[in-house]
Amino acid sequence: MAIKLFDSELKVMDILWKAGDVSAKRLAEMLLEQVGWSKTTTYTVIKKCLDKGAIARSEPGFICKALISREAAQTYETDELVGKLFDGSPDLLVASLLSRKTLTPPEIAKLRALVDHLK
Amino acid sequence: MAIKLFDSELKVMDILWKAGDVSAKRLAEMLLEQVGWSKTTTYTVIKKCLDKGAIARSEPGFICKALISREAAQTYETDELVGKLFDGSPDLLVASLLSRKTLTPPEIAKLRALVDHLK
DNA sequence: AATTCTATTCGACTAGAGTAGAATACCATT
DNA sequence: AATGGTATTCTACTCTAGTCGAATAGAATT
Repeated sequence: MAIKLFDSELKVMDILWKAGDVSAKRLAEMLLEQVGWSKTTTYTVIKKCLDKGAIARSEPGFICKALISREAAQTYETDELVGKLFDGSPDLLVASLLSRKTLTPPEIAKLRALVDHLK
Repeated sequence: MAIKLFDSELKVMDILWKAGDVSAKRLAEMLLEQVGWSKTTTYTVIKKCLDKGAIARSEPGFICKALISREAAQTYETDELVGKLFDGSPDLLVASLLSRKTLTPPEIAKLRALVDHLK
């Protein structure tokens, strides 16, 4: 847990989170298409993820599996943001988000339900 | 608006946001104490903030005034996070935060009030 | 106006994220 | 087993945030 993922690594992880396990070869294809990376770049970033335990490799086929969940990454980054700009108080971030007028009615309904569930 | 502030710059801005206008000299003292920076480091970071328009300098006394509000910085960074890890949907971030069980009852009450105000 | 002390600027170094070309290892096919 | 092609690794470059020592400018004191 608590592993910092860099922007480049997040690009790889994001595919795994959305598409499930994917081979390195296929990741290279997808990232070439999606962000224009050379295939070597993809392999290098995958290696970084392997080294830090964010991805597991399985054979045959160099299949990559995410070991860090999207939720864990979200939590980590959110905590960083809260620490940096919201005095360490998550509720200040929530307040800031809610005070923006950009939420749609269905979203508001959903959020109200969530708040109601807290008690 | 929409200026990215780096971590080091945030340290300077944070003092200005909390203490109001402060001289460069005093900032150097405070940051030496708070984060151990050499005074030259503080002056260098102040310069970066001046160059990017995050701070205004006034004489005499090299008084620094924040030109970027804390709220603007919060919004910017939050949007970045949402774009990176929450599919661009702020409500997913709110949901993620609310679903954590770390909020205190008074915080919950405050949030409920906020949600109720949306309509 | 010379001296000293402090405030400010200049220039430079470092570490690490991001990127990819060249080299190699692996595999299929003849 | 030699060849050709593709998958994977190695090595290395670039760029920039972060940091600060040394040089300079400025103010105060003698």
